[in-house]
Amino acid sequence: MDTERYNARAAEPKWQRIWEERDIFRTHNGDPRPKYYVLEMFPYPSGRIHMGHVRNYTMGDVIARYKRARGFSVLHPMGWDAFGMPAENAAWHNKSHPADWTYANIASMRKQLKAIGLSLDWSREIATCDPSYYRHQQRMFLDFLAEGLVIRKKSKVNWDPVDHTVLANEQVIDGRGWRSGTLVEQRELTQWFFKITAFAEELLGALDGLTRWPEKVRLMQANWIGRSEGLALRFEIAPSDKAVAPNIEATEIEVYTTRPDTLFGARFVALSPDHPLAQEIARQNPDLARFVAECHRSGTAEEAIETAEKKGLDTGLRVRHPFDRDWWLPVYAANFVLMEYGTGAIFGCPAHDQRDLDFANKYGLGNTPVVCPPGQDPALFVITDTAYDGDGLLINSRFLDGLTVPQAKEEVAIRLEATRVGGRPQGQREVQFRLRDWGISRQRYWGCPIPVIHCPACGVVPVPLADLPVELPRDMSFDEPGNPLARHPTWKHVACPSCGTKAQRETDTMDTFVDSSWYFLRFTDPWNDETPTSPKMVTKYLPVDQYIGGVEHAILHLLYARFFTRAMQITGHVGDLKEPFTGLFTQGMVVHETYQARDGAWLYPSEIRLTADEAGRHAFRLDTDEEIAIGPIEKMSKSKKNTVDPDDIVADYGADTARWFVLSDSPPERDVIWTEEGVQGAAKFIQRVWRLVGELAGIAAPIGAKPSETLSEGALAIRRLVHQSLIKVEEDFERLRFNRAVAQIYDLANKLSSAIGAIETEIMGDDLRAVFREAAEIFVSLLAPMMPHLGEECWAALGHADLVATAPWPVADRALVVEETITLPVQVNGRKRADLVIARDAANPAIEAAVLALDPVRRALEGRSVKKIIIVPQRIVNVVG
RNA sequence: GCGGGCGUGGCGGAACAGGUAGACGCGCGGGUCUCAAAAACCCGUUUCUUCGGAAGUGCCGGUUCGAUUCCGGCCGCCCGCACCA
Repeated sequence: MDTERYNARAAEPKWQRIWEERDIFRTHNGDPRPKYYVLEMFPYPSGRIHMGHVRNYTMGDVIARYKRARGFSVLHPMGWDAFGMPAENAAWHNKSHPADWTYANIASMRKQLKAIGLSLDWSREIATCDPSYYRHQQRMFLDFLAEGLVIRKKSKVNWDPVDHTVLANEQVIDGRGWRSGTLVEQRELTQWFFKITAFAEELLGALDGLTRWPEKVRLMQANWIGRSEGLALRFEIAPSDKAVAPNIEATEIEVYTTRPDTLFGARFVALSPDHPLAQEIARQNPDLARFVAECHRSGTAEEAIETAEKKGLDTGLRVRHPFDRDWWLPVYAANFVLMEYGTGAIFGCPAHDQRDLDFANKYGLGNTPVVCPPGQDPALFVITDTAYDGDGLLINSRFLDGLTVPQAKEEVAIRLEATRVGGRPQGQREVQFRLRDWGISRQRYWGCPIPVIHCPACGVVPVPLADLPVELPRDMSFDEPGNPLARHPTWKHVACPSCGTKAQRETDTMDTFVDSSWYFLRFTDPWNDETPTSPKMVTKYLPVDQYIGGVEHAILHLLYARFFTRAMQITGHVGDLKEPFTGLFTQGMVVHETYQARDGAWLYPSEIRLTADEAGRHAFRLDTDEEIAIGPIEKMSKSKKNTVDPDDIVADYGADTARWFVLSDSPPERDVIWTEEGVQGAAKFIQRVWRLVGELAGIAAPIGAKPSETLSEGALAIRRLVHQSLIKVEEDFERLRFNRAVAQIYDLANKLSSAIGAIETEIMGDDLRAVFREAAEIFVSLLAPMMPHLGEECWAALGHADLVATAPWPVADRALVVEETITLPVQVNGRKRADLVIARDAANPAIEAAVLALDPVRRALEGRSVKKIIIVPQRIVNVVG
């Protein structure tokens, strides 16, 4: 009978409307209950949601609903990471305005998200492109500026020639722009930088405290920050070198090394082509000038990355070895020395560094081994083309001979710190970081304007607070490449706020990662017009208890947000908050198999018919019926057409089916494979739940009935399995193991069906009816966070007038699950042979006797004598024969 | 090159803390119902087997009464970083 079927298409909008009307997902800032902040990384408003969004937001929603049922004041907000290139590209292609495009996309995506049935507090919705948001960001920029946390400096930057903008180091992946995918070039530009390096030590140290973050993400951040301990030391330039390059002012070269122990293995000193000294000499030495220019050319392009051949040129300079006044080392300019790290100069020890060895071998500089591997005869130890970077004892190193590597490092540091040259120690222990400052200037229109004015007389002048926000002009044209803001006829021309003369606005906008570095703070009080945050509300809600998003943000967004929290603490915006996210979960992708026709064209899953037999699965084109090869399973992408539109799934099966499916099958941190069969399985289960709850409603006692203390063994068994499931699902929700919760609920459904089948309903007593009442309510409560619409429909079918979304979580009876008799598996020599049903508190001698009386045990022993019986209480018995 | 992770049926995956390997789902096979189909329900589904059992969690070895789990060494796949001195 069709009327018996659960109709998601009718039920889902109905419950969504009721939730909205009753406004049950609004979080009240005055709520005295303990808070729980669950947040999913907010989306970029591209126009349509995809299955990855559905998976991400469903996980967060399960937690939000579960925690709400457990009595927390749950903050679960949503917003839009709304600035960025695609809006400008769309403007270019469709002649639409980025703002119109973005707000239209937000409207359609909001509608899609609502159709998923997410329990979000929409009253806190924010869009980063809204002046009511970015005005606060501009204010914060000025606060940072006043504190020296943002600086302007000339520097080599990554230039994306396709997007016509600068990229941060974190946004360059394999030498390519993270969005455009083209090779980036190096350019010298004056840019704004956030001083993230000022927090390098702290950002690294605090990673240890983030115990609810994936180990992988913590490691990635630690590697990115890249702390190393070493020694900065100065080499004196030979005076005679004035002849080589007569106008050199420098008298010494400072290098940084983590291996001061190998100083006696030094064969050369090398400068980065960008080193000021190299540049200076190049001005007087045409050969070197040519070499530096060559390095610059290849430094930007792929050859540098792919060939990585060591090249250098002797500058003619000579420097004195720090421990030997008569030992002179040649100074090269070398392409493999980076100006950005350390001092831009190194000393080369070919025997113990592969790069130095390659270089030395190419230019005939030789090598001296100074660390001898354990067990090697020092006299026979030679290095040819593989450097030795392991431990050992020092050799060929005068006063260091016989020391271990750490001892030698220490000894060199002590000696060079004690040696004073030109009034300073010759060497100094130093900690270096790989992390660079965060360049945030972008030559784009659709971003947050940087609120400063360049005055020919006063220099950089902050925009007065009263003049904020600096709003983006609306009248724009996007028909030329480059920064549209810079071309706007009037916008940038302003009077200097300080002296009144003609000045120009900064036309660069901020990196969009700035927008997402503090949005989670804004959610706590988005109504505040005065200040970016209300520190009281930040203190109330932060840190975020559970943050969920893709691992692709492991470094970029998550590191920036951690930096912002610290910087905002200094500017007084976040109270004493240190870390923004205590719990982090990085979920896997939604992947799908691909279908490619013989002519190479990709086909959508909706253009395919699937069959299966014992030989395997087959795919056929719907239009021609031609058989198609099933291709590899890959991340859903438009180019491979292996996408499934959430809207179609919601229309065909309902949101609960999509939610249930993305939570089932795969552990949440791994990729989930979207399959049509799996979706149908989920849809079938929903019908099964509906039938099962219908049956339970028919036999259950009225609302409020409680099982009595004296239940029959059969009734007790049902209660027991229900409470066991409850305990397991609780654990699974707490640990975000949604796939296990799903399996548990399937299992409970199976067991409840069998239980109903096993009893004769017409002679059922009140006790059993009360047990089924409890069972039904717990069953529905367990599945409701995952399938909230079905949950409501079932809850109503059980006679409730209120909502399961606001019902308290059932209380597990932990004493109940302890049984009086237990089933012990019995092993003989480690292999299971039998089960022993025995009293829970049976003494060991009784167990031993019972075990030896078992037929299968005697058979397995084959007459051997029993050497030993191991009894693990309430777990297992092992007979050793 | 450096760092990290993962290898379990036809497939996705379970297995708390060293204690019954394969829960649960998908697929497949068989059956019930039906004129038929769909839906639903029931049974089976690691491999081999003389039906007693035997082998089995990438491979080799170790520790243990007992190892998917711990240790050592290989093989394969995936991810991150990459001339960082």
